[in-house]
Amino acid sequence: MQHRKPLQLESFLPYRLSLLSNAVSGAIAAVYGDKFAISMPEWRIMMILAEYPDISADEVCRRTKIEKSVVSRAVARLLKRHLINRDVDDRDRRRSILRLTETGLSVYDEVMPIARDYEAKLLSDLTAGELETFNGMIDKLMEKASRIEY
Amino acid sequence: MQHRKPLQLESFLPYRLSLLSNAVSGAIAAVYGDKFAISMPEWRIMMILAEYPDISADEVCRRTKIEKSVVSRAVARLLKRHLINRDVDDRDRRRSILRLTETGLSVYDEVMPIARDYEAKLLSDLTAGELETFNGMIDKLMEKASRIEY
DNA sequence: TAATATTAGTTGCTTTAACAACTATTGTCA
DNA sequence: TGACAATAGTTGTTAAAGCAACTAATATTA
Repeated sequence: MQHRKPLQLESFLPYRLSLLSNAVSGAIAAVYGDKFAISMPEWRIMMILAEYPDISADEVCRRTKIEKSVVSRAVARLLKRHLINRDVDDRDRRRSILRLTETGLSVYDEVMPIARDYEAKLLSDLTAGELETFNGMIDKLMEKASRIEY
Repeated sequence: MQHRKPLQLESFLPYRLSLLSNAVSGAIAAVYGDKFAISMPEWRIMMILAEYPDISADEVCRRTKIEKSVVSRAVARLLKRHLINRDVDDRDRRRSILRLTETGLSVYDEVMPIARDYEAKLLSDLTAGELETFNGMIDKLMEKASRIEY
């Protein structure tokens, strides 16, 4: 008998989170992807560099959780397109120092408002209190997820 | 001047959702991946077929939001490993009828409790009320995400 | 200081996702 | 009915992710 107690895949949290995350990230990716041919990791790196200029690729990895070879190639591509600059850190010459160029900033300044606007629209049905609750839960779950072991 | 008003990437919802979803899905993927060499789309398909036996590949796509070529190849692999069966739908011979085999069910029955257990642990710090709230918000956001246009 | 370990970043390789083009079957409409 | 459109599923191709192996620089320890 193929009958199982209702799994309710639709109510399975990992699955629901995945659908939501894909829907949301995908909508924004369509913006910078179509307009500027920028990939998701590239965009994430640009966002991080807008917020934390002059950090190393390694710190980009730590902050974005993007795998280092992906960062390396994304950085190479952003360099080639002159969207970021790279210097060598003189105190540790293994380290790079990355930062958006003026061009990179202008792209960022064009895309970011759209992303913010999307986020605002997305959240417009939630009250401030609900949003706070929601964010608190995400934090809790992130924290918990990092602790669970088998 | 590279100074931008704090973006707080860490508080940017799409980004936060992506991190959480990756953490959660990744933890479970490690289980079925390590134990049975099953990929994420394969596992999703198995979950859907456990809940809805005898549906077509097309319906799998609709329910899982997995792209049809990915489903096609995942189905091929699951067939080869005898984890699912495929028949032709006689009322519409383009359609397939997919279902877990006994082997597939046994794999499912071994993995699913672990996945459920993980989910339970993950959610163990939330009260029933909080969980309900959280789920409600995910639904709201999914709904909203599907409506926003540019 | 010399030997070894660690770290930052790059590159090679394999697997997979995404998109388009294709085949086969069914549906629609003149 | 016959022509054309739509649908289910497969396959080819390209680009990207993930992992391991590698190089170069720095840190550690004897």
